[in-house]
Amino acid sequence: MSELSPTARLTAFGSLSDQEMALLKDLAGPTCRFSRGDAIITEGAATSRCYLLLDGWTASTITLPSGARQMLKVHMPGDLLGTPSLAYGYSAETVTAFSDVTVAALALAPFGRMFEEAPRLAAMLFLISQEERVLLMDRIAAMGRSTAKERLATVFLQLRARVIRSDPDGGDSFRVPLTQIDLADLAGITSVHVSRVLQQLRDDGLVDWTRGVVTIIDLRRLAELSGLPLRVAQVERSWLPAAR
Amino acid sequence: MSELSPTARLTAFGSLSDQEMALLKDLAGPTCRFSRGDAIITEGAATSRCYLLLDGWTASTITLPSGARQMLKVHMPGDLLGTPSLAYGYSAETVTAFSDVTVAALALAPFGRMFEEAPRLAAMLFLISQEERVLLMDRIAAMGRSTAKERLATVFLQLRARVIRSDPDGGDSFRVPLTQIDLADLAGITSVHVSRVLQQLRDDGLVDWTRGVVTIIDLRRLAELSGLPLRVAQVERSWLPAAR
DNA sequence: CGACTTCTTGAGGAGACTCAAGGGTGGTGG
DNA sequence: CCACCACCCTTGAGTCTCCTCAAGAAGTCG
Repeated sequence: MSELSPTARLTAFGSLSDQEMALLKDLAGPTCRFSRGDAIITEGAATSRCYLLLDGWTASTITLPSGARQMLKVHMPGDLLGTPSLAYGYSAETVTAFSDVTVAALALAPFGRMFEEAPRLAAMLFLISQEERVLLMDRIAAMGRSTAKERLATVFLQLRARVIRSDPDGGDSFRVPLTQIDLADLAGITSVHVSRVLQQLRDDGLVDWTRGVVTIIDLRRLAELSGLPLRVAQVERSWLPAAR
Repeated sequence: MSELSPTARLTAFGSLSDQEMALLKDLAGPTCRFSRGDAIITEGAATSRCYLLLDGWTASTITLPSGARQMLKVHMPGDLLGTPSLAYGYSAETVTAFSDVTVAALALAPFGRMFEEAPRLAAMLFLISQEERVLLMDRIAAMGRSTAKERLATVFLQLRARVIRSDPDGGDSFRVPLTQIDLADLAGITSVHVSRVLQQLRDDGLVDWTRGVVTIIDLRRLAELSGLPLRVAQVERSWLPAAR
């Protein structure tokens, strides 16, 4: 949830504002580190905590019995990892580090206390979850009803939206530590086809992609291609509980 | 969130237990009714409330500029409608009535109060949202990485899981007020192809579908085909705030 | 500099789509 | 009570998108 007040930089750390991060880190245990490729959460493992991502990128994936991998989301600092699985006894997703990452573990007990002692923060986390749901809903619409080219457009737009959240002044060219294989896993197509479709997007003057650097060339037309609105989280905050 | 205690029938009303429903209905305004086909929430409209579905079935969909429709979820009594859009100023989805339905409107102010005055209920709603996220994540995995037959299997399994929630003794044959067009919109394929694939599922002895009556014939093999685990929400409730 | 991963490009094939026509089924009104 | 209409479902034929398999080029890291 970005703080949309004029005091802009509260968005600096991504989904959670600095205030909220601080509160959460109070609740959280000591931080720990992972290296590129490490699994932070493993599909099927018992859920005893979630994590607050402090530094680095991670991704959550589901692996089907066939071995096929579907990537669900790319996480950036400020995102919570593993919350969906709180509703189940085991984890539904695997969360892997894309780079060296730092996370803070959030045990269940403090998480529960938060609902009693910090209702405003709880409401914020609720809203963040709703935002995540909309993100997933958009992905479903894209995957169910559009071509590979359109899906990739959606992937780039969602990445852009999230990156801008963390770095509002970053412009429309940014590094993402993903390979075309990862893009394929995100879009639900093969990496071979990603390569071909990227060519088309380049030729059409919409996006450029060079070894992990994305450049959004024509945002308007890219959004048009994607078919989904450029969503801007914008909460009617008047109804939130007062800060304590 | 089903109440998994031995006092079984708390699940009777679907996602929310009777207790929780009662609390929520306290917060809610008067009920209102809609007829089959009515739009309860319209994509793009300003979000000023959400709804608690009391009776009947609804579905939420996203419509792309091309006119293609992707169905995101089928709702049954006890489900909350329109919460994802709380994170945005406008609604991301259209919610339509499948039959005559009754809903209770939940304005934002009481919703906010709930976080202060009923932290346990707030935590439950949080968990329900997490459950919905996992549902969406599974759909994405299905849509990104499996064939039409496998996707339809997933659709049937998710419908079954939700129906059983409301009616634990209902068995594996149940009415769903959907057409093959709706199934197609759910699975992200065309209705023509749904017809063909249903034949195969019948021939394989997995599922039968006759004018809105589903019969799960071989649950185990259907789940195997789908490739996704049969998830059972099962919360570690020890960490939830105490009821007030 | 060699081993590995990633990216590109080609050829052939399969799954799902489009277009189209025909048969059921249920509801409505004459 | 029957005729008509609207919608739903089925089936066929042809097409296109995307996949698979494969081989080679390019970039990366020890």
